[in-house]
Amino acid sequence: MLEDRRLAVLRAIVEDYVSTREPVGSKALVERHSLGVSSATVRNDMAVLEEEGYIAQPHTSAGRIPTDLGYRAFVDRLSGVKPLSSAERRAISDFLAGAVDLDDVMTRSVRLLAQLTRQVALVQYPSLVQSAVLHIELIRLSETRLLLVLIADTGRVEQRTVDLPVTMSEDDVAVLRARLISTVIGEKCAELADRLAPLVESFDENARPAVAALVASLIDATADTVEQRIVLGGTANLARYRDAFAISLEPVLEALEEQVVLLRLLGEVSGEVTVRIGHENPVEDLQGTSLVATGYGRGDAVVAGVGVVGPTHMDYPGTIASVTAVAQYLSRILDEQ
Amino acid sequence: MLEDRRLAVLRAIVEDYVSTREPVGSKALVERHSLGVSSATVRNDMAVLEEEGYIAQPHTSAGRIPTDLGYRAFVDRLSGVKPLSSAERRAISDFLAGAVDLDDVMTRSVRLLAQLTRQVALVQYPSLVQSAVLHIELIRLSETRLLLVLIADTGRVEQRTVDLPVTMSEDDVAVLRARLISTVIGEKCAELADRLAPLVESFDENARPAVAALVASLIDATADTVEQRIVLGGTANLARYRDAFAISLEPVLEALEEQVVLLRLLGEVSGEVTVRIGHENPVEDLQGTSLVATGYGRGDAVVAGVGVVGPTHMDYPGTIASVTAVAQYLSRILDEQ
DNA sequence: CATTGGCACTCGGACAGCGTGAGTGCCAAA
DNA sequence: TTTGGCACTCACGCTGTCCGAGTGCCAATG
Repeated sequence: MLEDRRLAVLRAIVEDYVSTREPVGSKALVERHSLGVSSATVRNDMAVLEEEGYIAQPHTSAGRIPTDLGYRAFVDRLSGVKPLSSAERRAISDFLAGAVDLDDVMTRSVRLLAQLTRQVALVQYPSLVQSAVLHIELIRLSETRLLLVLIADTGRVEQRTVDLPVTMSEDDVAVLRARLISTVIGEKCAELADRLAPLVESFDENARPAVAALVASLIDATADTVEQRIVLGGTANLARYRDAFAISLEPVLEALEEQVVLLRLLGEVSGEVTVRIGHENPVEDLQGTSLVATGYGRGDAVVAGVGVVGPTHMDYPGTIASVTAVAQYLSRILDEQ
Repeated sequence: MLEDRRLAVLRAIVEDYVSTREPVGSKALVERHSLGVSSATVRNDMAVLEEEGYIAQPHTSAGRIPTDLGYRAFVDRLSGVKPLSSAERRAISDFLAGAVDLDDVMTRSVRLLAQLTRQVALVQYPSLVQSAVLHIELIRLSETRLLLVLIADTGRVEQRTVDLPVTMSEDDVAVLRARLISTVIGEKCAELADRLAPLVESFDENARPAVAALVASLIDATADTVEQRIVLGGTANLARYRDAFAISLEPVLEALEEQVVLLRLLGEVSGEVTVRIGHENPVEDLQGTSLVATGYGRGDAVVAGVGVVGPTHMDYPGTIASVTAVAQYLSRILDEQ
């Protein structure tokens, strides 16, 4: 009862603060929301909410703003799901339908998401580890150099040039190529190392070093830490919030340029939507921001993440809806491949 | 004589303003540079320089700052070449030596350049139009879908999925693949359209629509407007200059996210260094910034551009040196391929 | 006992007035 | 042509004042 009203007050504060970005006072609150009580009562509730750590005062004679804990409560218990407008849904499907290849899908998605949420968008390429090998190609660049091209069933194409320790003739390469193809096609990239070990052994002493070099390169290209790729878009949107970030946005932009950082952000997504608010964020420079992320994939396997980074006072319901929708469309595209 | 001193004054103003970023007055100028004349003389010179449009006053009773025209004169006539330190040269070669593939080279270059210049760096992938076909691969995804992979001698790998109007068997694909390979390997991408037209004709009525679809896709993938790719890095550096851009940096960031815009910037680079200062910039939103760009390539053929975008009050000699150096190393890497 | 109206209090932000100093333009003398 | 001198301008920083939004507390009320 009483508890309920306090939560209603918290919700109202969050909503007002998100839309106006100014500390909200008790009087303004009763005017803008029909809470059915006077401002004095709201003040009492606010005092309790502040005590409990949900809201804070920037200075004595100012209104309240939600704390990270306040947003957390809002996200967990107060915000309903906000469905996208049908116009938005159509925009998404139209936008993604025109893509010609995986690169294109990724680029378009990230732009789309940035545009929908007016924040910084992140889209991860489907993880190779979760993909199977669709094809593999060897191209002889010179006597001692090969170009290795790996094509995964998720549409990813990886390339490496390999310096060979010994020379290989066209015929040698053709043999190796055939053997390689019959060994790895259809296999999960994660299992390549196991599959390829016996292959190396089966070559005679002369050829073995070259094969080993090639295999090493192949394994390296599909290794967990290296193969991840994340594209970023909508950084211009950060500029609009410039004062929202404690000091300046330089550290934020810097952090977002680090692949390692992005991986930490999207690394542990699941099928559910993850929301990390302010200090909950694992990356120090991003503790003034919030992250909304989820996974996408084929069927029930999550193959990559997609998400948004924005100010803690973002429109959580709307952002969650957009991120979810884009993830769904991405999953659909992957299924069609 | 007199002319000479005025130019020396202009040079001093540019140098001081670039390093302090504050309007420079006559008195400070004679103190910091040994011009051999009094401040009053300098004031007279300044009045002339202002008259001629090389410098301006933000407000009465303030020092002068260079105008775009002033920077132009500085770049054209006053700044010597500033060689990189050997430490910088070594950093560049070390940094680029570790790259495993073209993507890696591009990513590393852009980071490197951003770091050297502390500005926003742009690096363009080698243009397909300027490349020759190294290999081409067809992979059958289903009865009516092919994955087309094009590998260029500059290291670029492009992929497209092609929806076929009719079904094709494994054998059909193998035949087509062989024909395609013998037709296009070693050819310039720019000439693909001409080479492929007769190929389509040579297939019989049944197969022709599928071949045509494939060829269309291939031509589209190598088309001038589509195939260009530019990577961007160091946007965090923009934040440090935030007040340097007339209003805010939002439009600048926005412009830099547009591939089309980046293409206009790097589109017409040559072997020489191009400097576009302020309003000389073809892109409206970037008329508060300067561009320093040049081309890189194999031998004397320019295959792509590389450059830097920063505030008009940048350190031109240093930036030009860094951009040139990175372009040289990129050319070298391309030559080695 | 939760709710309410009333009231005194606080404090940030906007505004105005003032002094300071860097920098200028001009002029007459060297 | 260069220079020293001088009057003038104006952004900037400092101070003091005022205003009002917003608070906390308290006594009254149903």
